[in-house]
Amino acid sequence: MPELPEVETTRRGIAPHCEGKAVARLTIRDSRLRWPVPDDLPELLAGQTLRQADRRAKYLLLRFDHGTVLVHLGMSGSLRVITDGSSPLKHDHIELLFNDGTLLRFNDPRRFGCWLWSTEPDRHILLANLGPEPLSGEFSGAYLHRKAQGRKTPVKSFLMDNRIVVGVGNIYANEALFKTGIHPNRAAGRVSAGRYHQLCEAVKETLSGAILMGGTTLRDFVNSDGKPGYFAQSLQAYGRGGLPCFNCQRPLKEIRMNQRTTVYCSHCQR
DNA sequence: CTACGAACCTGCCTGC
DNA sequence: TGCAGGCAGGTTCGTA
Repeated sequence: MPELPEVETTRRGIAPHCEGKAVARLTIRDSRLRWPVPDDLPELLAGQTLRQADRRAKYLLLRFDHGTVLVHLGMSGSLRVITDGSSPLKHDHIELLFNDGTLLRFNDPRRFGCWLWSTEPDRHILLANLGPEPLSGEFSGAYLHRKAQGRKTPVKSFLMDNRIVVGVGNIYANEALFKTGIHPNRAAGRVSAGRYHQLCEAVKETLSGAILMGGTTLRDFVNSDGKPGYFAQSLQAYGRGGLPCFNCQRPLKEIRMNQRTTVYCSHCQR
């Protein structure tokens, strides 16, 4: 579930419930995530106030008085505000209880997510080498074009490289390339400045549009549902292999590139 | 530096 | 029904 819009939606969902509140208790039911959850995290957090819930790439940064918890949702994680007093279920690995009774619950079936502690998150190895945020001014067509000089790697792999730009996952890479008419296998260094400008705009549009639609999810965030409704409707390429291209009606190709499903139109994308 | 494959996990769907 | 196999929205790590 978590592409960047989902993570941002999660951040916006939890922030108003948690910011400014002190931790009553952190409960770790299963510490076996992508990396082990630090054993001393409950002691580290006890009594500390959550000052701000931020996001960098697909990481949530829970900034407390004396340090920051880096939360990643992996491929199957979710973080919910629990208001119905329900009991934890299978894969509910971590609970963060605030002293006013607000409860954050982390669920992650595949355990690809993480909860890590850092006193200097900006210098943390997981964050230090990340490229710019896709919705920032720093991310532009000129930037992409400059970074791509001499690169033979397929433009899709290039776009999904976190050192180039963060937060463009498989779905949005497929969508942005389709919208721009760029073949995913084209060498990154052989895409013109003009087309990188279009690609950059397509990435921004797709991501911010999905965040806006995530707002629908946001409203019932405290309820149990949480499934994003925007997926099936707005996707033009991803998940449509073999189906007619919305531009030319020819069937879309589906291949694997770097072990990721890649969908494109061999007529419209060059 | 770049590029590629393997690895970390569970759940779900397909086909025999 | 059961079971093997493949696949999944992410990211790091090791090796060439």
